[in-house]
Amino acid sequence: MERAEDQSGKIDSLLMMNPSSFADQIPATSFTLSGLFDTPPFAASPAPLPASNSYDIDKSGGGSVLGFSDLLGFQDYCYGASLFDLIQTSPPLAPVAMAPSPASTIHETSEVVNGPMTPNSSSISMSSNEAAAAANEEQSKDCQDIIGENNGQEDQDRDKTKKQLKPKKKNQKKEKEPRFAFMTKSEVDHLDDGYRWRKYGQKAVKNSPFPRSYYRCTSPSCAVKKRVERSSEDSTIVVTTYEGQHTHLSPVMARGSITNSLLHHHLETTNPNNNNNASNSCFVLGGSSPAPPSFAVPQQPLFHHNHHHSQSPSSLFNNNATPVVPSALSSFIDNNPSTAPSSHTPSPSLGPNPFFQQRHFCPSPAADDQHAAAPATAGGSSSCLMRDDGLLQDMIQRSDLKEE
DNA sequence: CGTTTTTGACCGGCGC
DNA sequence: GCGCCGGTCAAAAACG
Ligand SMILES: [Zn+2]
Repeated sequence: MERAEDQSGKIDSLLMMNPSSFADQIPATSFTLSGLFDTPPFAASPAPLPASNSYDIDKSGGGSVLGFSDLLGFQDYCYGASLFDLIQTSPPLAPVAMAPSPASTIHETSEVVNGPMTPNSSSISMSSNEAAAAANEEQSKDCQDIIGENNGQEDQDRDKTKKQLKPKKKNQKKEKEPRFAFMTKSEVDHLDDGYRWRKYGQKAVKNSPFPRSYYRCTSPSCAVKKRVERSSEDSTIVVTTYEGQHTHLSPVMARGSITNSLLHHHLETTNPNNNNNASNSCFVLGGSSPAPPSFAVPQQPLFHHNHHHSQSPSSLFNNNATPVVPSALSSFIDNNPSTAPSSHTPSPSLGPNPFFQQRHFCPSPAADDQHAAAPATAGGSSSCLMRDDGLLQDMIQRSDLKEE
């Protein structure tokens, strides 16, 4: 709820810093985000639905928030092709990654994600697997969890009646649901993804001065959890890890949801539009096409919707800029050095890029580690930008999902 | 008044 | 078996 008031302030300031420039260009550089997707084979769509919140946006920092949702969304969608297309489509906006071929994407996503990309984007690589290890230095967060692939959605319910004890099944440990981590550059720790979250805990992070907050989706039957923490070094970077999938659309979504397929089409279509109005673009990443087992999405309805309120003072940013990088993308990017200027990135100081105001997201497949989020600093591997305006929205209704 | 945040305690897993 | 640690619960407080 509070949304971003505080944040907004901060963000604003960022925005203020360079209003004009980034809007126009948003070079990948500026956005550098690193994403990681380790996703294992089955976990395709951990991410919930994206939704952008109109209201928050207004607040100010909100704009950036939008990106989040998208991010999430795009995971679900995960269609490499689309992504690419999108990106390509909107050259102006996203110079960054362009992926030549979707198919490759997929592969890359799954496997490549970790290794190959590393070169350019340190962050990604780090994050993924090694990241954990490497993490030590930085923050490391922890590596205990694991990732899970497959989907396990359901089980979580365990009864919590009892408190922390989990009476029920001991055999099955907890299933691991797919987790995705995003690194965002913003002073605000809580991004709005269009869903309502209730904070249920906060713990100090071992190596960081900053605490980690635990949030849970407030929807009745939805068990999606979100974990937010700040990089120990860069307070500007926030790592958000999502766990599970939403069983419902975002509250905010009044109307806009997109399905995978649609997404593709829309995206493409949309892009053109974007030019003028600034529509939003979504990136989907990670997933690859359905065919490949690796990323197949179990069937989740993905809804994506963005609301666009065009209003924000710095509408430019808000509307436009939302950089996100899916793992897939990242891989691509890495692959294409030319396109992706990634190298630079993240420096702790932001100084270099005026644009940093936007946020960088680094989606990571939490798979291996939760903390996938490596220190952003490391290097953003790739960056992409997304815009959201609402054009994409489609309405799709799927009631599918059933997980949980 | 309902909802969310805050916060300390507690649990279960892991390493030693 | 003990301690560390991340994660969660729940009671009370804070908000609106
Ligand atoms: Zn939910």
